[in-house]
Amino acid sequence: MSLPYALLGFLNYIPMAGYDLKKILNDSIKFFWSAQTSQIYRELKALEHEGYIVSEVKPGEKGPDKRIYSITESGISHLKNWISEVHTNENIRNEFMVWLLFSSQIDSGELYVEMKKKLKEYQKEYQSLKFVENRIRDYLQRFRKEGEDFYWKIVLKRGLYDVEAKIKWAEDIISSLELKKS
Amino acid sequence: MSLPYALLGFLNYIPMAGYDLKKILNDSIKFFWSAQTSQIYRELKALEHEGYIVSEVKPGEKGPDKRIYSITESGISHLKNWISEVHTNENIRNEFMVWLLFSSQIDSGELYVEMKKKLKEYQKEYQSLKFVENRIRDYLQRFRKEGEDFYWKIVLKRGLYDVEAKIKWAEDIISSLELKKS
DNA sequence: ACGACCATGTAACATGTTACATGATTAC
DNA sequence: GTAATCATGTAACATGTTACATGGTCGT
Repeated sequence: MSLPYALLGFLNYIPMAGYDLKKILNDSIKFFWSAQTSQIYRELKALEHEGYIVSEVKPGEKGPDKRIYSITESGISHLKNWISEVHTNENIRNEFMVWLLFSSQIDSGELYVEMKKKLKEYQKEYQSLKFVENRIRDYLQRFRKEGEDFYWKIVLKRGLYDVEAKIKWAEDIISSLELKKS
Repeated sequence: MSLPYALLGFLNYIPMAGYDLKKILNDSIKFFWSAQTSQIYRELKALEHEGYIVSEVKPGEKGPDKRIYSITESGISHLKNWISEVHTNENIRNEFMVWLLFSSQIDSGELYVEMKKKLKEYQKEYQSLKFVENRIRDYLQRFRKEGEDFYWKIVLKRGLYDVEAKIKWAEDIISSLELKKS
């Protein structure tokens, strides 16, 4: 699993609350790893139980209280230990492809509409990644981790290449469906 | 979840055993949806419990007995019902990207080696997809589903575009690491 | 007034992974 | 003889999703 290590990785930048972690995940690697808030809170509890992080409740300046988590020495070495092993798993669960495979019963007009929607979705994703690029620059400055720029860049590049492939694919399918019609 | 529908989809082609289903998954959409045999057997049991499939044990001609599953009328309508709704989920769990993001502590020589390995892996995947193309032609003929050719083709095309993007990315990173060194 | 955002969580359920058990046949 | 393939499963555990609960603040 990567979630606990992603959380430790971010907490190693700076202490923060579960809510902030959820946001930073969304603002950065949600294309590669996403999690529900409920899962994040559960993981944080587990990590604290293991002694990898500690928490303290801070009264909210505006709004509710926050439970701020900080990484411990033990957490840092646990994280470093995980990083020192190579993790190369790339897992895909593409329900859309399974659906497409068996979708011969739906009519090609409906498929056309769906592919148009998908293309828009992919284009939005592309825009979103471009924004991520800027947000990450901000984060790295704020956390004084400018040296890690390189790693963020290669991950982002992968995101961009992936989305570009999806866009090209959707465009291809759309034009082949248009040929079919005429 | 897609697994039960993928199983129903294949059993809608022709009755077969859990072992065969595992093979056909590997030979076709493993790049988009994979499953352990233990999970397949569990799902089959559940599907039979729901009445979507029925099974019968056939003595193995050579080797062990086989439990052959066939889709029922109820199963067919369950599958068609699922297909009639659009399923557009594309889920990624890319541990490799999480690892890369926080991998600044490992040295760039090691990263270089890993990226070379990855490139080879992606190239193998590309070859494997090319084989899938042929195997699928065989399957469709055997199951007399030549009309579904189009849907298989678009799914395969997506697989190819995705792998091409990965290869391009790996090559990029490798050459930027080479520049760094010199 | 009303929805969006802030903030933390619990409980139940669904899905996926790992380890293990069994035993025959085929290929080298 | 030994590894690979055929074939089916159980049990325990890990991870992910969905639904729900609570209650304050901010903008329009």
